[in-house]
Amino acid sequence: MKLSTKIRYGTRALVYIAAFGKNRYVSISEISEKENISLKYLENIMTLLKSSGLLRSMQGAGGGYYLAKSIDELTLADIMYSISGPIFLVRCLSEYECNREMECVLKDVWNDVNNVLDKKLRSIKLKNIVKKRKRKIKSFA
Amino acid sequence: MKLSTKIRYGTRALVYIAAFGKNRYVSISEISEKENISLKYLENIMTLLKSSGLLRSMQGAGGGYYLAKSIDELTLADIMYSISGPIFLVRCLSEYECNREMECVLKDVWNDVNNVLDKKLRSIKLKNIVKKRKRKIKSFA
DNA sequence: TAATATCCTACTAAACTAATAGGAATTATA
DNA sequence: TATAATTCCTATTAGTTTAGTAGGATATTA
Ligand code: FES
Ligand code: FES
Repeated sequence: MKLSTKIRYGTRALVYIAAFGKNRYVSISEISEKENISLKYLENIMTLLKSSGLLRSMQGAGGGYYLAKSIDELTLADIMYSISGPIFLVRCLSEYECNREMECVLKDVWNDVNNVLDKKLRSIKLKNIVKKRKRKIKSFA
Repeated sequence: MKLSTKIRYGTRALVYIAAFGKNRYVSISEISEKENISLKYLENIMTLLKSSGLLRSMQGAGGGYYLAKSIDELTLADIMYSISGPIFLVRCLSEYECNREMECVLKDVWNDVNNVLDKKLRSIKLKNIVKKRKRKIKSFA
């Protein structure tokens, strides 16, 4: 149970855009440089975030990415699920073709854990993170 | 974020022992058969559970495994951590040698998620699962 | 037309997961 | 004291996933 680099890098990229991308496009190369993430790898990640509708983009010189939704709306759940697909701790929670359901108590248990995790992830908005970030930076100044 | 087969099989094995192993030893072959888990693979898993102190064992004919603690004490957290090590969603939460801490807001965020998950896992006791199991079986009778 | 971007397709090394395999050591019991 | 049943110990292996790399096509601005 470790978060993948895709999720960690992707989250950092989104936080970066949320913090510095007001009314402008943010390029991958800028994020790559400031956040120390491999440019080409970040490209892959941005594609995922774009194709699930969290980001939009503008091609060509001066182009880049921008948030498709408000920072008050975007949550950690959105980010994680966009990158790695929805979280189902066990297969039986996503595939409804399961022949052990009758005997199996654990399904309910895992479902319970799954829900708690999901609820927590949905409660953390990009806005909260950006705010925290500002406070932190202020406290160092 | 899928649970490994080790965790799923290991949990089932423990639930089995908790349900059917009152005052007796339960052999791997019995669990393997009843729970449809590869004998040799289950052996590996039982070793993990034993060496982290959740199970004890008796060698030789008639031997097998038994719980080292009460079912009221053993939690899902115990089981999962015994099998796969403690959960730290990101490295920075376990290795205190981290040079980005100052700039990094996300550490607190991941820590928060980590704690919620841990708390939930610690709240689910083996006893609860066994009880559920009994109720379920009764409802089919 | 040159520079700066995203977009698209593909490949690859390393790590991890899920098993499998064979046999040694221990214990109960016939 | 054999024999069967069991845990214990050490390895190996096929498959999958992760993390990253590579090269070029396409679009936009200046
Ligand atoms: S194995 Fe499918 S519900 Fe448990
Ligand atoms: S990278 Fe270490 S605290 Fe965030």
